[in-house]
Amino acid sequence: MSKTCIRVLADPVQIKECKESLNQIDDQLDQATQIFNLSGNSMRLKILFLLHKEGKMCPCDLSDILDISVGGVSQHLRKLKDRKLVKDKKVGQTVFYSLVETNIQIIKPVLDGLLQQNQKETIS
Amino acid sequence: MSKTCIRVLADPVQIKECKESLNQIDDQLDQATQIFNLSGNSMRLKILFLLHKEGKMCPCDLSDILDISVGGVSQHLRKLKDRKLVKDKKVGQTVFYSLVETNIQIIKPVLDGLLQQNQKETIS
DNA sequence: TCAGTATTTAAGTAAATTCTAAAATATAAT
DNA sequence: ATTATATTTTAGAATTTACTTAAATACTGA
Repeated sequence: MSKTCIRVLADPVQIKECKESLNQIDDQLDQATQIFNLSGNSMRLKILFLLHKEGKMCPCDLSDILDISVGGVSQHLRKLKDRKLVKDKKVGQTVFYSLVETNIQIIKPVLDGLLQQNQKETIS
Repeated sequence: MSKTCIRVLADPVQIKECKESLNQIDDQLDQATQIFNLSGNSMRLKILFLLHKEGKMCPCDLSDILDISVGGVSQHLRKLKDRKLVKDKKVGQTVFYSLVETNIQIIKPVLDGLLQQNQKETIS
C-alpha cells in the first residue's frame, strides 16, 4: 500500500484509541461479520427464514422452493452448519435441517419480523 | 438447471405455501439481505462501529485506523451511502460521514453490544 | 443383492468483490 | 495563480462466491 493520507487536522489520540478499540473487540467483530455475511445472501436468508417458519426442512424441499439445484442448497447448508447456525438430523434417507437457536440470536429479531409480516399479509 | 429432486414423501401443500410466503415478503427479504450483506464485511462493519462510537469520521482517518487505502475506504463508504446507511457532510475539504439512525435499526443492537463490550474491556 | 431415492462432494465456470495505484475533482491557503 | 490537502473515481488484478452438472456416498426396500 502507498502512504496513507494523514490529515493535518487529524486527532492522533482519537485515531490511536480507535485502533485499540478495534483490537479489543476483534473476536466479537469477527463473529458478527461472519453471521452477517452468511445472512447477507438471499438464498441463505430465505433458508434461515424457512427453517424459522417451518421448524425443519430437507435439502430437496428447499431446492424445490428456492428453485436452485440440490447441490447448490447443500453447499449453502454446509456453510450455515460450519458456522453452527443450523444443525442436521438424519431420518431414513432424508436429512432435516433446523436452526441452532442460541447461535442465531443476532438475526432472530429480523426472522421474527419477517414471519410477522408474512402472517399479517396472509390474513389480509 | 437439471430436474430438481422431488421427494416421494414431500408435502406439496407445505412447499406451495412456502413459495407463496417468500413471494409475499420478497421486498422485506431483499432489504434485510442488502443490509446484512453490507454489514457482513469486516471493513464495513468496523466503519459502522466506528461511526457509532465516534459519531462522525472522515475517509482519511478511517483509512489510517483500518489500514487500507483511502480509495478503498471511499468505495466502502459509497456502498453504505448508496443504501443510505450513512450520510456525509462536507466541512472545508474534509467529508464527515455518520450513521443514518433510522436505516441501521436491524444492526443497531449489534453495534450497541460491541460498544458495550468495548467499554467494559476499557475499564478492566 | 440390486434398483431407486436423498444427499454430499467435486470440478468447472461466470460473475462479483475487494483491494491498490493512479488520475481526476474540489477546496483551501499563500 | 499555484501549491497542497482531501476525497472520489477509474482501471486493473487477485480472490472469492455461487451456481450447475456429474460423480460419489449412503440409506431403503423389493
